[in-house]
Amino acid sequence: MTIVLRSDDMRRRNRLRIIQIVRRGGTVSRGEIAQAATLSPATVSTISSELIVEGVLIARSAETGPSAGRGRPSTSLSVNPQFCHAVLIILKIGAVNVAIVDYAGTVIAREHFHLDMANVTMEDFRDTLITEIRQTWNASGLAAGQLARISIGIQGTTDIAGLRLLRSPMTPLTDIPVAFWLEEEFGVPVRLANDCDLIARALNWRDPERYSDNFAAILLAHGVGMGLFLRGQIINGTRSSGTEFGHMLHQADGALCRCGSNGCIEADAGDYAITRRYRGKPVNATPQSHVEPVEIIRIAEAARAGDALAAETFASAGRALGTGLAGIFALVDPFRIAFVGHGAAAFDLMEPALREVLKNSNASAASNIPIDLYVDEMPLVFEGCGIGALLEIDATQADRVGETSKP
Amino acid sequence: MTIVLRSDDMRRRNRLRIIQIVRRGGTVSRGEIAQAATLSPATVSTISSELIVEGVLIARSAETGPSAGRGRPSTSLSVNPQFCHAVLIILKIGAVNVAIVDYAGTVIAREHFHLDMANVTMEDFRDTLITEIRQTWNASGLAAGQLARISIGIQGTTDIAGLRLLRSPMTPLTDIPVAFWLEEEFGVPVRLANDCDLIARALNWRDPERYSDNFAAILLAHGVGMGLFLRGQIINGTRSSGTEFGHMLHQADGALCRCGSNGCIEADAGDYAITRRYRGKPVNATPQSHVEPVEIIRIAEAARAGDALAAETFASAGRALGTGLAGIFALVDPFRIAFVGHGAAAFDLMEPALREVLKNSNASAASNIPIDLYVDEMPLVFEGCGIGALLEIDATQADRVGETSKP
DNA sequence: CCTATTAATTCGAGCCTCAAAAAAAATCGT
DNA sequence: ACGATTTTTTTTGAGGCTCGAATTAATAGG
Repeated sequence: MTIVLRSDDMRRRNRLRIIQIVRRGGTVSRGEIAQAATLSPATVSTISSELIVEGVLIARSAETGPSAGRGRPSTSLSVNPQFCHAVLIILKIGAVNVAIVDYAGTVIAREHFHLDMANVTMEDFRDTLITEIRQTWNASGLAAGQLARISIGIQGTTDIAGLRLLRSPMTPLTDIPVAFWLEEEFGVPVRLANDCDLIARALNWRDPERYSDNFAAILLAHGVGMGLFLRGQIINGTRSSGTEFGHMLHQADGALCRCGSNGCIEADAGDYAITRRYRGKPVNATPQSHVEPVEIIRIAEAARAGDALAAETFASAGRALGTGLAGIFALVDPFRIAFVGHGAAAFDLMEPALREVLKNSNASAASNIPIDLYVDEMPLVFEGCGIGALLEIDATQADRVGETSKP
Repeated sequence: MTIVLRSDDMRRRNRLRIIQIVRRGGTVSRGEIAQAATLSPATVSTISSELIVEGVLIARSAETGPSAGRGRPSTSLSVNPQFCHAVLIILKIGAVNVAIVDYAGTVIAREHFHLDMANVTMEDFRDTLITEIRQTWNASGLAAGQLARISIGIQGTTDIAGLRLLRSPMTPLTDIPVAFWLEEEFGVPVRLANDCDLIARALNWRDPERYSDNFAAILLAHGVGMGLFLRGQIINGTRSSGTEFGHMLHQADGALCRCGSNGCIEADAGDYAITRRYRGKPVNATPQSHVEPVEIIRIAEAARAGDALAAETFASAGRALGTGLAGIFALVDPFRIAFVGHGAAAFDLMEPALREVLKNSNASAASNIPIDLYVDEMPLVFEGCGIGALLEIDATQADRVGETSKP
């Protein structure tokens, strides 16, 4: 009865630790959990049976099959897929992707809608979102109580709490209270996150060896964005989210950027910058509002076929990116970079110039940082959005300590 | 007897919390501690009497004097100055400052030695340091067992653990294992830290309201350095310490920097950059190795008296600083800056240009960030070094839970 | 069918925090 | 002067939590 507020801290943290070990491991025995969490078997036994009663975990008894030797076989624990579900929404230019994942992360449903955010009112946007979520949810046949959370990935910056979409290249609307709308409508926590942050989170989850403490994911698309991990934590603004890497100044009085400034990295490395330069337009020409990814690929092919202007265009992009990175590497030591998005398909053309700039910078050791490429960004954005939602649910559930006795 | 390794986590953290509340408060009653720590009076009573037995805290009984009304008067607790002492060392160009502080932070002794680090061997450096520490310690009359820690502030970068001085503008030596030397000699933990980080730490300690989660201290001296706090934590390299703000590139093919690169912020804003430009030398001229601070002050006075070249020199420095800051503010939202060092005495001359650059950057909201000035950096470096050492000792002491029963 | 072996649970001890009660140490009022 | 009042601190007992050790469960091998 007495709700102890502080001293259950230990139990809360151990609950979370166990949930996350199981989530990462997929199916693990109690003994393995004990080892991974450096807890005693006794404690793991107590907590995990609580979590099973709560429905968070399930024991998949003798599924091991052909047994593994003598002795009592271990029973594997897994996250219970049916515990709850999350709705994921990825807003892209012109499109809304809605997905439903179960508590184990499996995609249950997925819908694609068209939406021209460039020409839409606040009210329409709100109503459209709600309608499309409802439609997807209803089609899935899940009960309303099964919805635990809504997570949204967007291009643009949100407030630090992830409740409002402050501004986005997708729309002239600003300060859109998306999370409030949906929380009111669906009665569950709703959070927005920047797509680049989600990509970084996905990489961190997929391959924690490679993408652990310090790394960045750079999205090369129409614009240039960055998701940055330092010391294992996503770094974003102090008042708003999103590291605006694309808008770091790399050249005074440089090319004209979408944002109205001159000399942003994006203004030399974004899609519109590539086409602008390749078509011989002046660097101050108004940026195109949209470029088909194919065009970039085509220009890359031209460059590889010996087109000097195309080659120089990508080299210029590489220098812009390198200059920006050099600036960051002056503040924190060089780290691994993942280039993501269709621009990554042309990275071979940017790489020499990029590394050359790094080599000539103060942090010349940065010139041989490891770089990985992921051309298709959508799977990563989805995955990051999903894992983010699930980890938040885990934390919520870990907090609900001592509720086993009731139901 | 059974040394519990994990489950004492709670007690350990509460011990630390109490020590730090007392350290910050100076003299606080148990009741006030309970409130500040959101612990019950019972717990505070137990822990604080333990800490008194250990000698960490002392009860200063009825020192309140003329009483404060009815009821049992509260007894104030303070950090016990005699609990232990720390040696602080600040290495400046040509000089070694050694100080001894007691556990309450009071400076007990302070010595100043000359040392030309530019022309010294590893062995000489080691022997000199040890001799000077010994000399200062012996003169203080303290017992050997009273030494708990040695903290060292330096210009330059250290490894992430603060054990080695990787490189410093003060000396051609590199990778100097300073901490190992002194730990071996004195048998206590030794840590090195970058002077700018120490300045930032000092500001954070002095005025946590103003300098809390996100701010930077920028040292304007011969070079330009930065101590950066993000989310309440010092940010420095992932493999080495020190944010090399001064070596961020702000202009491709710009002025020649000490480091050999071109276009570093320092190469337009450091002392040597000011004198170089004011004396009409080309921006590629080899940097002076030392500039008397008075010279900078004199050039500033000339600028204020109407000297156009002097004014432009400082404006140029302001632009360099502004460009660097704009880059950082693209990654994390704008925050408060403290300019420290004799360069801050000329900040009025740099400010318009600096704010102008910020205003024209993508993060134009950054143009009115609050800026504070501290012309004399040494008190801040010392304070930061001292509080850093004491907080580390606190943490060590908090770990020694359950040792009350023995002595 | 019994034994060896490994996994998981149960049990009791030892900490830790907390609320409530008790003790301590002042002032106030008559 | 001295008990009543007030405020702070300590003591006491209860309830949680984790852990080691003992116990129970579940399998393979002979």
